[in-house]
This record gives sequence, C-alpha cells and structure tokens, in this order.
Amino acid sequence: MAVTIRDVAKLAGTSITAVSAALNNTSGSTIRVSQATRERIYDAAAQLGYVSNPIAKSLATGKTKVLGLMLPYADAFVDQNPFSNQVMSGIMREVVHRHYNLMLYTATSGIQKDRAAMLVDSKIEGLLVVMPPEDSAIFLKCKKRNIPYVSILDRPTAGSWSVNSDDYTGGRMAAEHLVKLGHKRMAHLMGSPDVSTSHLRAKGFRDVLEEAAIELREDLIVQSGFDWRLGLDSTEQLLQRGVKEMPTAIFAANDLCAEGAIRAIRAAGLSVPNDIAVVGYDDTWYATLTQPPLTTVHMPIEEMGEMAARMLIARLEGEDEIDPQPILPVSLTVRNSCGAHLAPFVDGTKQSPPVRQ
Amino acid sequence: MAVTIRDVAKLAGTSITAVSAALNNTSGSTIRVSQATRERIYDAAAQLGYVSNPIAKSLATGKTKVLGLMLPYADAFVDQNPFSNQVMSGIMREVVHRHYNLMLYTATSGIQKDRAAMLVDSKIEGLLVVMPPEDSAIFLKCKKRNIPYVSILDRPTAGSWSVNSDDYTGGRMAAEHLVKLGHKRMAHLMGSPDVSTSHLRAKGFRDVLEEAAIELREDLIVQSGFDWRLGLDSTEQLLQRGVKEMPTAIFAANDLCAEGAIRAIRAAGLSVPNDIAVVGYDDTWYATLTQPPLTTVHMPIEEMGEMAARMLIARLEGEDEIDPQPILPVSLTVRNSCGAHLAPFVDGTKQSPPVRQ
DNA sequence: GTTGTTTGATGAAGCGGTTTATCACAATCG
DNA sequence: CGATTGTGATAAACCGCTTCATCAAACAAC
Repeated sequence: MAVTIRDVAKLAGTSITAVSAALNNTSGSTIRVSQATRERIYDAAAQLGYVSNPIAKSLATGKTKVLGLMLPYADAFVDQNPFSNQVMSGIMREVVHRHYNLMLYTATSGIQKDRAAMLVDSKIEGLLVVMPPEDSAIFLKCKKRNIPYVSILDRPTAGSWSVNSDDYTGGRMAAEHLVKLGHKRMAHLMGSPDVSTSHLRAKGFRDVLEEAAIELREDLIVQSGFDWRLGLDSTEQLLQRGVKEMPTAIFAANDLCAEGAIRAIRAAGLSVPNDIAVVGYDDTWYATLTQPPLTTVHMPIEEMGEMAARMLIARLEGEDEIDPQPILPVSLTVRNSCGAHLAPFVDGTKQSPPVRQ
Repeated sequence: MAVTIRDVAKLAGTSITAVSAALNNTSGSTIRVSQATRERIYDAAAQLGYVSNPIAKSLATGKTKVLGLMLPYADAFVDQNPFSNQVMSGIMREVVHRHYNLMLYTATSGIQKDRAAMLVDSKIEGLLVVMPPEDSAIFLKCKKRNIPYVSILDRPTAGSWSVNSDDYTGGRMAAEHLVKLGHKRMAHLMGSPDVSTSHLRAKGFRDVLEEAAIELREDLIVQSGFDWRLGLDSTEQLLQRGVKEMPTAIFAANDLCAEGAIRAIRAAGLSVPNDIAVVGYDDTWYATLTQPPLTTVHMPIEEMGEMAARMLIARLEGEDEIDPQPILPVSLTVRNSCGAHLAPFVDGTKQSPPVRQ
C-alpha cells in the first residue's frame, strides 16, 4: 500500500542499499554513494512521497527512539498538581529537540500499580519515572529487561539515576527568609512522609533555626501534606493554640498546602502576612493566585524534566561523563505573603513588619 | 540477545508457527494447535521468560496499538489549565482498558506548529487532537497518511470526528440560573473567539435572556478569554460603568476567567455574590478554590477524553455504529458564588437574595 | 605492469514476528 | 472401500529496513 524503499530503488535504478544509505546520510559506514546517484535517489523519493517506516527501522536497528514517561500513582496528583504538567513540558522540550518520542504511562484508577509496570514493553528504550513509590515494581521490570531509567524526585541510591532539586537548601531559604524578617516562632507543615524531599526540607528548616539560636519547637513541625485540605486542617490545629502560642510564620509543604494555610488563617479572622506569614514551596503558577500572592521556594520543575530526559538520552547514546544524580538549585521567589514587600529586611532601611511576640 | 519465538519453538520441539498461534490464542485462523503442544509451548515460553517483541509484531501485522495525543498549541494552556490533565486521565483510562498505548505530542515553545505535525509518523494508528487550531497542518498530514483522528473540542464539520460537550445548553444553564435568582442585568465574558465553544455558550446565554424577556445589552457581552488575567481586566472595565450600570451577575468564559472576575469585584470593594454573582464554566478542581467557591457549568472533561479514545479505537477495530460527533451533556454545579446557597430559587420557600436594580 | 587502495555499488542475510499454502494422517461417510 | 472432511502441524514467504560481505572498476604506487 504505502511506498517502500524498494519502490524508490526501482525508480532511481539503484539498489535498496544505496537508497538506505543515501536517505540516512550514512557517514561512518562502509557504504558510499556518489553525488549523482544520491540525487537520483532524492528525486525518486520526493517524487513518490516516500517516508521511511519507523517500525521496520526499529526492528532492523533495535532502536525505537521512544522514551517512556511514567506519571505518579495518584489521580489527584496528576489532575490537580501543576507539577506533572511542568515536568512534562520540560521533558517534551528535550525529547523533541533530540528527535525522540514520548510514550505515556500512568497508573490511574482502575489498574493496579503492577499492571502499569506490565505495560512497559520493549517499544521504549528508556523510562522516566516521576516520584516513584518506594518499592515500585517498575524498576524490577526495567532491570530485568535492561531498560535504563531515570527518576525525578526520588531518593538517590547507589547506582541509581535521578534528578532532584536542592530540597535541603530550599528548606533553609524559607527559614532564612522568615528569620530575617524577625520571626521567632515558626511552624513547618511537612509534606508526605514517604518522600525524601519532605525530610530534607524539614532538615534545612531545622538547621537554620538552630544556627540562628531560635528555640526549635518540635510541636510546631507537624505532619501535613501536598494537598490544600491537609494544609487547611493542619493550620487550623496550629491556630487552636491561642494567640500566645500560635506561630507567627508557617512554612508549608508546597503551594497548594500554603493555600490551605492561608485560608485557615483568614477564616480565623487573622491576616496574612500581618498576623502570620506564609511561605510555600514549588512556585507553580498557582503561587501567583493565592491571596496574597505567595512567597515560595522556586523549584526548577521544567528544568528537572529537561535534565532527566537529557540524562536518559545521553545514556542511551553512550555519551560519557554524565552526572547520574544532579541536584538542581532552588531559589526564593518573594511575593506578598510574608510582608517582605512592605519592609524587606531587618537590616534594610525600612522597619521590619510588626511581629507578635 | 533477548529470547525469541525461535528459541521457544526449539525448546518446545515445535514449529515457530505453532508457537505464534498458541501464544496469540488464535481463534479465527486456519492454524490449529492441540492442547498437548499448546502446553508444551506455554511451558517453554515460561521457562525462557519469553515476551513477544511488539516491534516485530507491528511490522508483521501493520498494527502498532499506539494512539497519538496532540496537546494544544500553548505552553500556558498546558501548564496552567487543569483541562488537559483531566482529558488525559480520561483518555488513559480507555487506552489502557483497550490495551493500547499513548504517544504524546505537543507543540511547545521552540518548535513551530508544523514541526509538530511532522513528528506524527506511522508509529501511531490514530490521533487524538485537543483543541486544534483552525487550519492545523496535522489534519492534512493525517489525511495524507490515512491516519484516522478524533478531535476534542473542535467545531464539528462534515465528515469529521469530534467530541464536544453541549456548549449551547451550558450557556443556557448559566443564564437560567441567574434569571431564576432574579438578575436583570447580566454580563458575559466570552472566551477566545476562534473556538466555536465560545460562540455557542454566548448563544445559549443570549437565547435565555430573550426568552425571559430581559433586555439584551450587547455592551455587556464582552470579549475576554480563558485566562484569569483576561477575566480580571474585562471585569474591571465593566465595573467602571458605575453602580447603576454595572451588571449584577457575570457569566465567565471558564473557571479561571471567573477567578479573575471575582478578584476584580472584590478589589473594587464589592462582594461576591451579594453585589455581583459569578458563574464559571468547566468545573475543574479549581472551582472549589475560588472565594467564594464557584457556581459553574460542569463539563464532563474526563468523559470527553474517554469518549474520544473509545471512538478512535472503535474506528480502528472496524466497529460499526459509532456516532462520529457526540455531544456530551453538561450540568450546573451550584456552589456559593451566586448566592443560591442562601436562597436557592425565587419559586422556593426562601427569599431570593437582594439584587440591586 | 603488477599490486594495493580507494570509490561506488550491490546481493543477501538478518531483525522477530505473522500468515498463506501445503501436507500427513485419522476420522467420517455413502 | 474409495472419497471426503477435519485435525495438527510446518516450511517458506513476507513486513520494510539496515548492514555485512563482496565485488568491479578506477586510480595510485612501486
């Protein structure tokens, strides 16, 4: 039905081999094609509207030029969190750039985790996994099939390839910002306990308080989560301590969690940032929509996706000298939820905002 | 390297043909395999850990069991709008259920539209396109290659396959709700003018006002867009008319646009819903996060994705009797942005909320 | 003038499956 | 009992492309 390489060869009056070589611009091969025949072949191909069949090519070469992307195991996460979108954007950018394709896998409602792993077949050369659960069956499968993989947001272990951002420093930045603004009683709403990022951020937060010689209250470091409902609930509980005991600042697990915190605070008749300052994490587009706009730790999400794709492709192409566990830098995006826009720093010309003692 | 069908045949002491037939549970074929050999083959396959190579299979059968998904041409849309996530969820559900795979394509920053179309190759059997621009090169390409496609949210044209929701009725529902609540001066922030949905919704809105014998003010039906910034800007302009002339209710292009409207209203020192009621469209997860939570027209986004995938697969498998242009029903999700929760309906037991004349 | 070497080109063997055509043999039938 | 039917199995062609091994001719070197 479709026009094949044979048809081109016939029309050009050459061998199939020549067509293949000419069309692939083979350079390192032993096969040579003269300029004259090369042009005859081009003409014939153009005339017939020939496009090479990638399936046949894959079978012959053993390469598909397709990467897999496994999105995290939660509908809510995928649906509600802008994170996966951004990471996908980054991945796509690199994948397109390197002339690869992307095959999508998710373990959404209805199928078990392990069913999802089954789907990963030899159509793909490598796999990108976002926020894999601890004991994912996918990795076993990949290892058995010898499919290289790179995970995004995963605790780096020996020999693993994973892209992370600097969660520890992120935690520090949030804390440092609050400390500079004069806060003494700060709470941290921790993210999901089974991802390492949560602990690293908390550690950064703790270390800064310690270095600043601020009393570390363990009861202000509470388990919350990456959902705004959880942020709301946790904050409500913190507020029940009464004015004297409640924190003057909250470092939330992520932007959505911060949204919940802000709501709880406002619902209690208090003001952000005047009564309680709030810092988020991620700096997704959502951070501009909170009221007030959220001061938050910026995570280079797209870059992480891009980096992961780049690493995986580099590995597939046998490139050398790839750092298998890069940690991308974070930064602090200052908006209005901490009052820093009113009086940036204690050491600046303006007064620091009033902070309840 | 990997174990092939030949290895299995050798170990089982049968022909390759028999292995192929046995493992595919061929029923309609002329090839028969006895129960005894069948089991020998199963054993051998299990023993060797054989998995069939989908590439080779594709080459032989001409089918790849892969669908393509082309996401819309805008970074902001993909990144910020929960829509594409939800539609993807729906598609994945059906795709997994029917044992297909999904290949992702996007035209993100850096590559031209037409480059994106180039990427679509014969690796896919069919293509799903979300919100295609008018004169997309993709469709030409698909037609040339004879790749069937189904579009989601696209003006249905003769012979096209596309999934839509009932935008006209959606527009009506929003308007009817407001009319029931006693509003007389209503505005509509229209969505992007180059998608048909915008016009259909506006038409529904207009028709209801007309039927209710409410004066139709064309200057209150303004061009806005699917972004919250646009909603904010448009609403600010509406508010500049002064209290006597400003609308008592606004029907926004979508939830994000409604968010902008709410902000503008509150920034002007007015209240939602007491001064101005707001209705959104889409009912994405974001609608629960506006303040107050948004009354909005629910669009069955996941179902639309699922439906599109189902149609495409049905077509590929030669199934008959498929409606090529289904229109899925919408409904109204009533929350707090119109005051209906305070006094549901004029014909109910409660008083309708006070509405400025 | 014989021997290398380079250039241009090709046939044929895969890659790992599916499928058609063919065949041996046992069972059923008039 | 010869003819027909059904069952079980297989060899070989094919899907469309890459690539190895090979070769003829032109060219350079000794």
